[in-house]
Amino acid sequence: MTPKLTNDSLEPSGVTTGSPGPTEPIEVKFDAAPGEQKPTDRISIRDVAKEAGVSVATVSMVLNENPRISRATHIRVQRVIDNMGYRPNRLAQSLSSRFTQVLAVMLPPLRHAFADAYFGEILSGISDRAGKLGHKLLIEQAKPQYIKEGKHIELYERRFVDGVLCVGFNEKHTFLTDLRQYPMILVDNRFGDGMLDYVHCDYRLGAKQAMNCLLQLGHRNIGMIYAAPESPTARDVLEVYSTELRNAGINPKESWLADGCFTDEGGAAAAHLLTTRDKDITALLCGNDKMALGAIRYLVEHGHKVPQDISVVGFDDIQHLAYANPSLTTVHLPLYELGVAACERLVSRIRGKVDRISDVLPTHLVLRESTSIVRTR
Amino acid sequence: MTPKLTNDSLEPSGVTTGSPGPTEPIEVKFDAAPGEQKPTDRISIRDVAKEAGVSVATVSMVLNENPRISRATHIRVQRVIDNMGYRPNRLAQSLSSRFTQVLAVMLPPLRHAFADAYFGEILSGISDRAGKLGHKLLIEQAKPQYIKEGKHIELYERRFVDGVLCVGFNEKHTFLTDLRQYPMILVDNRFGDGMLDYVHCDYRLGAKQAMNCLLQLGHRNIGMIYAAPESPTARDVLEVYSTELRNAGINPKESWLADGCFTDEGGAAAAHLLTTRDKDITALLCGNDKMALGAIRYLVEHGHKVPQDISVVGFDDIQHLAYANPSLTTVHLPLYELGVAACERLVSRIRGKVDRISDVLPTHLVLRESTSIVRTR
DNA sequence: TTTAACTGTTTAATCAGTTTAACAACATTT
DNA sequence: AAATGTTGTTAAACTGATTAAACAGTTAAA
Repeated sequence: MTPKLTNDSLEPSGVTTGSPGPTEPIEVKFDAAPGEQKPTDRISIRDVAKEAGVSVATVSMVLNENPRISRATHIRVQRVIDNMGYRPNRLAQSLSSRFTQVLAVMLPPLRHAFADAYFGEILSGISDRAGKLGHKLLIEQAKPQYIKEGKHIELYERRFVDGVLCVGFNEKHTFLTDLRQYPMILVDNRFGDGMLDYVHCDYRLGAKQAMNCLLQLGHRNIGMIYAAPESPTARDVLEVYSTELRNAGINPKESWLADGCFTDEGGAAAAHLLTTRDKDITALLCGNDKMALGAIRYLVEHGHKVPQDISVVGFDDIQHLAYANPSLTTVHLPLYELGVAACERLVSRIRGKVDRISDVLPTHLVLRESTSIVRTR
Repeated sequence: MTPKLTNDSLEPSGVTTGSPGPTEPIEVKFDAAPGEQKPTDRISIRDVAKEAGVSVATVSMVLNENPRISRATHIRVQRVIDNMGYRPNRLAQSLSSRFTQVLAVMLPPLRHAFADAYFGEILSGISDRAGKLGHKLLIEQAKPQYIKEGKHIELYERRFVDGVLCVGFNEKHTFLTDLRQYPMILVDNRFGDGMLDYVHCDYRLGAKQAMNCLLQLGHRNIGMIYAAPESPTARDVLEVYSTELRNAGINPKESWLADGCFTDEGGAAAAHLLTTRDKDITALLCGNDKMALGAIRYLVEHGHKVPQDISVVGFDDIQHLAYANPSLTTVHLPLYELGVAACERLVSRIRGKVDRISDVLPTHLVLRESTSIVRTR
């Protein structure tokens, strides 16, 4: 395979116009090289058709395993395809089939969305399943400018993707409604009372599991470090927290609540606020593991023993935090499975399913070292 | 906008053939609805051309800001485009222009590649720059099966992407050579003596900075927790480590070296090995922050004070670890900038640049709490 | 023996753009 | 006045596939 000159590679250099007369076009002739291949090196469906002695339609149908093609023809054409190493151009395929076989994952414009364990786990599930379903994955970040320019709509309108998985958004993100008419699924949240397709973890169940655990250990003064009350699933946890306290005959106090912003530092600050505001708190329920870790860090550094003085329960079950000291009792969210399910559902929607999608995946509690029986004063 | 019946929606249901005579085709007439719109709802370049009273070629040239279009025509057509809300189908665009405006990021098949701070930082840089350059990003994982099926080659051959950024690979990953003939850039490593385009951090400089620091603090028995010696950049660190020791008149011992596999646990295990094998070690140079953290965790849990007894220096400067206790002295790798640079270079290669790409980005040392002057026995 | 039904394949239209070469309408040299 | 150049636009070919409709050839039923 000697590299052949193309017209492109001629133009920029080598040939200097001028000497005889500029009107005469410079003729460059390629004498038919041994083998007599066409100048185009990329093989198309037409080349295959010619080689196999059938029409392009037949080749296309072989490619798409159309049952109207006879077994004999299928085998014959397939052999030619393999021999020639032909790979269909998927731009052309998508252009006429109207399916791109590409999905987008839309992430919030957080600087470190890509390095986050929560997103990572979901993404991993999405990626694995998308691969199995023969779909590629585009990653997008919903930056303000991006939304303003309507790039999220272009994703569909310009035929970049067949569908979008939105991860890490809540009801504050109103641009989501722009995508209502397209295949889209909201991952790990709901929106506007089920107006958008969604798949999320059962935060109510998770909250119940966590509260049951703490109540059974004898805790009655249980604080909560929440975050993002604009998120329906986050509200689920808050609601169940209050309900479970009331069911246990406890009146939840306003001073038991603090916002931890889903961050490490936020969790620490919230722990500070809660423990100084109310000395009787013996347990903390945290909206995610990061805040729980921050809270533990603060508590330990300020003379509270965990779990002897204060028990802490998280939410997420981020892998790497199992090593923390003390290791964290937490509600395990099936994030990988959530990604898988979301991807699966989205593809079924793309393929024509019409019912609303609203799946809820069960959680379970993972008991580790950050919880213990309530302290006796 | 009342939804209109299309031919598609007629076929499957409703019409039952049979009664009068099956020969007679069943005629269904749509009487021209008020407004008389065409049945196709997606606007194409032809619609725009008709509306603007020009040819499709003109519209295309306006779209691509071809200077041969007069200012007046440009404005007039652009106005029609805006009014109609026309968005060019990028499958068709790519099909004829031969550019997809899509790049792929190839990641190793690690289960948690998506949740990793190292990859996340690089990805963030790549994503930001790709967006600015008008490119979309596909994420792929080089699983064994994936490579075996040649999917990495299909990425180009089937026109999914114009180029690929490979992150997290080394010379063990021979599939990289398959991509030599296409626009590809290896991120944060080299391959086969510069046979592939690359951009990486200056690990030699980083190692020098770390060693200078330790040597200046009086350390002479310096252990090293390395990883992946098949990686050229990892070897750079090892080499400089030895060289710097020798330059300081110290003979590096074999027993000062341990493989930490780039993981937390590996770092802990390596620290165990090194400290038990050689009690005189007063400092550890670690190939990345994760191993450094693991080492510190092990050391602290086993009665060694950090940094009083043993100083530890890492590599990476992962954001979240600044909070660690003690906080980590480490070589800052400009990973975000690396992603930016890699993306930039790759695009310039796609656009025709022919020289080999081999950029090296400078590092710097971040002095924190995990290092101190050598202990006096 | 017609007629109808079924199989397997092809023709031709279509998807929605880009790009080359041609061309008309003027302006500028010789 | 003829030849040449410039400018802006367009017709038509091209990108590389899918698919509906047509068609030829064979078989089964009336």
